[in-house]
Amino acid sequence: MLLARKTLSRRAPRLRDPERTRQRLLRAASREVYRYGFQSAGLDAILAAANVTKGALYYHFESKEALGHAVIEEVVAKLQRDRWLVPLQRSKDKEPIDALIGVVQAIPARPKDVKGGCPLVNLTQEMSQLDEQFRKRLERIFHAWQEGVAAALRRGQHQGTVRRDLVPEETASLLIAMVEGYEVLAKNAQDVKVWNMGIRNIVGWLSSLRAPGKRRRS
Amino acid sequence: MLLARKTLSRRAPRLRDPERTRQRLLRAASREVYRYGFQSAGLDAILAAANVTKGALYYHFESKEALGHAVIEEVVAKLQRDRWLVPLQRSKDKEPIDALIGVVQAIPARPKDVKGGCPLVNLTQEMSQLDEQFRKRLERIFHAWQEGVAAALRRGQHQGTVRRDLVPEETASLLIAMVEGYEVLAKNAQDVKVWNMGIRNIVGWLSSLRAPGKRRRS
DNA sequence: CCAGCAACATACCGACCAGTATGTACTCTG
DNA sequence: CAGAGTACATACTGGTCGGTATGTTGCTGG
Repeated sequence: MLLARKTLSRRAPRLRDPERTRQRLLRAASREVYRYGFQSAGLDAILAAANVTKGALYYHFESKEALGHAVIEEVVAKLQRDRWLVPLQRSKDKEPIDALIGVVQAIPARPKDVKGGCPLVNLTQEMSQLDEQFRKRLERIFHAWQEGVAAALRRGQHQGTVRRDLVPEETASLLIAMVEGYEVLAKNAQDVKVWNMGIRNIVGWLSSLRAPGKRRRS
Repeated sequence: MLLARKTLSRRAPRLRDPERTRQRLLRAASREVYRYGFQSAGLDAILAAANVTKGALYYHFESKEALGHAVIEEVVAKLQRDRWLVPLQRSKDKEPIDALIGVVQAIPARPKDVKGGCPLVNLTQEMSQLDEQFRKRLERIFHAWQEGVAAALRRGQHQGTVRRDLVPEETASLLIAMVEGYEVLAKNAQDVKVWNMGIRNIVGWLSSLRAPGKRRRS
């Protein structure tokens, strides 16, 4: 019955798989935190969702805070990279403004995403004032985000497709503020329509950043 | 010793003053909720800050939720009215764009305000998804806010000082999103400089809403 | 094949916390 | 000025939650 086990490296249903357990915990924790916030997230609920016991949790993480830190660094940060930095990196063939418009429009707009809001905003609102450890980790993500957008804008300025009168870092922060702001409005309304309206307005504003004159090639 | 008491209606140091007690509770509760969020706000902490006992609390409010609702309707809503609607109403002599710029610049920028963030955003992020009662109350405030700004923009369009190509409601929502978004960024940074930069950018954007042509009188 | 450590599992603890039961003192009305 | 109801005060409860102590089992190197 268990003869097929062997040591086939992958897919062998080992009963002990610490890395897998850790990932299950991170996954369950990020969901619970996303939904209820860090402070109100219950360890017991996380354990139940991950199908893991308390002993396993405290083997992998030394406290609830440590678990929260790992969620930020490994789940939230990755999410932000995948949605913004990677796409921006990959679309260096396109004009930066078009790339940014594409990225903004690609932000998930399913009801559950809109109703849950942006994980980054959720955690910032709850924790930045209360816990410096959380704040620093979140700030790194914001900074990378802003830097990524600013880099794209700078590239556009060099190639002449983006207005030269704007400061890339500040314009980047304004874009981020708009996105986060609309996430808040849409979360409050619990309505996808609000989010879609926000995207339209943001895209319109992004278009206004193009350098004047130079007609774009169709 | 207590002869001066009488029934002088006002300022008589009565030992029982239910309305005053209620206000003390609302005040203490709003501070505690502002700082820790609704769910993490402790009743005991609120009671201690208000110098009131639990019996008094449950005489005036039937539950923690009811207290939260009252905070939103009586404290947060009033704050928003005083900062946005009233100033916009009172400055009908000015051009709407100038009025809006004035209002935005008048938002408190003390360290404690920046570090605490916007009460409306705080509560929305925490509660809109979890409790429909909270959500509806917060939505009313957002709606009044947006309507107030939109009305100002419409007025500007009629008098010819605001661009006619923009939709007042949508532009209003974009302004609100920018303000809230920068509140989030500044709260994360815990830095007044971020907020001031945000205000500059928002003011710059507001200026771009002026109708072209017509030179403004100095 | 077995020793020993890694990777859990279970039971339990004290703190906290919203809410309540009940008692009491102030205040107003008649 | 008395009684009744308002406006509290105090003590207590049941439940939850993060954390821990301790036991147990799977796994791996020698």
